Amino acid sequence: MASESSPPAGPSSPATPRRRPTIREVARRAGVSHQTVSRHLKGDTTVNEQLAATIQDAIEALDYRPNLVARAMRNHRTGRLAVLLPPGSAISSLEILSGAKEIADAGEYVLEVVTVSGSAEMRDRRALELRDSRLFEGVLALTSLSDLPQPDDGRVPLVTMPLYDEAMRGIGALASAGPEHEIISRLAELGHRRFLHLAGNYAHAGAMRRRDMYLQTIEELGLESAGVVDCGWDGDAARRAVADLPADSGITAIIAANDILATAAVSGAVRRGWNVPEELSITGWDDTRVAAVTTPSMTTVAVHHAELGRRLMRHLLDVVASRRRGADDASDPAPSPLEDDWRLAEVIWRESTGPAPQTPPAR
Amino acid sequence: MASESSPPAGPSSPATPRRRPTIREVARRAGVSHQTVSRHLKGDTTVNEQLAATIQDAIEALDYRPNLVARAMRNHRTGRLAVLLPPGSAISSLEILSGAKEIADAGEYVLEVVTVSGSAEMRDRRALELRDSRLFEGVLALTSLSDLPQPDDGRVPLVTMPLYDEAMRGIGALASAGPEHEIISRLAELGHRRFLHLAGNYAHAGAMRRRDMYLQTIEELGLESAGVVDCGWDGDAARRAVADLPADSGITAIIAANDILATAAVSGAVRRGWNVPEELSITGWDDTRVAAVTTPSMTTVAVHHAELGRRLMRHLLDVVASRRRGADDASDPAPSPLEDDWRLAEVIWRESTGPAPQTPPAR
DNA sequence: TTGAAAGCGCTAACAA
DNA sequence: TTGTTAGCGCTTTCAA
Repeated sequence: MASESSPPAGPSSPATPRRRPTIREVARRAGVSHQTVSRHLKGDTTVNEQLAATIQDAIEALDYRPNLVARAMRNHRTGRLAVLLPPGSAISSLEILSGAKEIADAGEYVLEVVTVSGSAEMRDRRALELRDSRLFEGVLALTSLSDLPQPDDGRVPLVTMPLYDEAMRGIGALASAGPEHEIISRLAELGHRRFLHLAGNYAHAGAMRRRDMYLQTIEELGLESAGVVDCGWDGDAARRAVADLPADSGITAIIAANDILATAAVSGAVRRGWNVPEELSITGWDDTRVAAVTTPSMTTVAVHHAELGRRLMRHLLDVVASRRRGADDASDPAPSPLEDDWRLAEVIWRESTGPAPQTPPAR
Repeated sequence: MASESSPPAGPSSPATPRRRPTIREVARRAGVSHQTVSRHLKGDTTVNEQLAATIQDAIEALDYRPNLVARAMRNHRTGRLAVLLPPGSAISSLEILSGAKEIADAGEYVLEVVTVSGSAEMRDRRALELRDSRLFEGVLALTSLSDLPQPDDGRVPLVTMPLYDEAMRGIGALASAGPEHEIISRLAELGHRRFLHLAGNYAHAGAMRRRDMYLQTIEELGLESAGVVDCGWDGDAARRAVADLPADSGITAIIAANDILATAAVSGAVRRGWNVPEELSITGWDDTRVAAVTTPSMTTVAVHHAELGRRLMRHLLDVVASRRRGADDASDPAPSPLEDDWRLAEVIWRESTGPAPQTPPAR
């Protein structure tokens, strides 16, 4: 350690120095104080132009680049935010991320995506570690955390919007099934009376909520349900469910829990010689990119994940900014990101749905 | 600012201290030296059990959590890696990322995804800034960068594997079109002679390469091409292309540049009353999740993005580890991540392809 | 406009 | 087993 600032005399003494240049080496080479170099780096215009040029030369000659860790240690600004996700990588979370990233980029922030796993207690601890690590200016948690205390002692904001449980299954806003109600109501208006639901994997809150919403809406509107088939996101199961339907089931509409099940259901129907939507209406969920071009094109629900990510990130940036301004507790309460009338999800009507057939079942 | 270390006398003097507790406060409260606290934090077992308990109490009482920036400054370990991407978010990049993340997690590393934009020069600069920022122990660049110098002076490794151009369009390994050759060869074996290609947006290297590979293979095998239709990823264009085909075109196989175009092509064929694959074989690319359940299910190409991410990250971790071991230049050259016979992409044969019809065209 | 001194919070090295 | 000292590389005082 002691011999480090002078040329190393060890056996592996190379031509290039083994240590990275610091602001002091730059200063020495430019014949100024390290402080002046610091000012120059900061873009301080009070630095003499001549000197600035000399310093710049030294920087380039030494291939100097600032140590951001040291800088962060002094000025408490890192330009970084952390996003907490549960392990696994549902495509929806990646879309949320890309929306969040977009906003963070615009705010000159860099995002760090951190996976937090383990028990609720461990996740809480990890979240607090990150919040207080001084590596970040803010933390956005998309995992479910306990209601953690947020002391006003210079700690950085931790914004929580639980979207996923520990197994990366959508909860909260993501699991909302409102559009299901809209779909069934509209189909009822089109004359449909008897429905079937192809359910997803109930481990996902969304699948559960869609099933519940299905049953609730059927009851609310006085319609009939021929049942709920648990497909667990398995397309084959959905295809078989339709293939095995009794000819006189009287079903004229199938509500599938996602586009894969819906597409598979179409496949099952077509193989039986049923026309969609003339004899059977089918709906999906997710608005996958293929859904627009299948035969027939699929009525489905688009979930605006990226926009959700944008909103969450905007909210975090608001909070970070207001904290930085030293806003006292109640002064500037950034609004919840989902409070206005924005719709997270939206029904996309396409060819796979139509009026109920005149003569219902018996094919 | 000056009044921070003593109790603030200002108007907003709260009950909670305005400053975060440090290791020294913990030490004071526990009646030990800050060094002992540091040791305890490190899990050093030489610390007296009684003392350890006292220290732990103090930590909890003060709600202390270590400043990772300060720690990194001393020990030069941050446990973080950076991944560089161009702005935008191709779905493939998200898959690569999730594979990379998986490996990073296993190695106790946290990933930071950094977007680098601007000119080639600016991107190079930003990459070097990050490499030398001391915030990361390694950098994985998926963007195209110049051939940057990698001095042996304690700088952290920067591994480059250009997969995307500045506009987030796949290049390099991602744009490889090898499987196209396999598809066409097999279809030729099945008796197909006359082909049509539905091309994507040529701004994407992948679309370009697939078209080139199509033309090259057709020529190589002495087959006929009825042409290349530029669809630019637009499903409607693909559907129209098939819908508008002359009845006597003689085409028995369509090679589409992705699953959307392929699915749309099926739609166009079905609307004309052509059966797929009995009268027309159609292939896609991407193996989207829906491709397995469309009617008919789609022959396509699965690109193993997540595995690519895993391999790249393994490679980076290898390099990081060997550097840390102080490996001199040539000692332990971590192998290139893509050198072995692993196939990035794979043809998935499904129902949309079959033998050429006995009596070719004239429908 | 520039320089000197102090210190951010932590850990490595040494001393006790 | 514990404490003391030094210093990581930078920026913020404050003085010249």
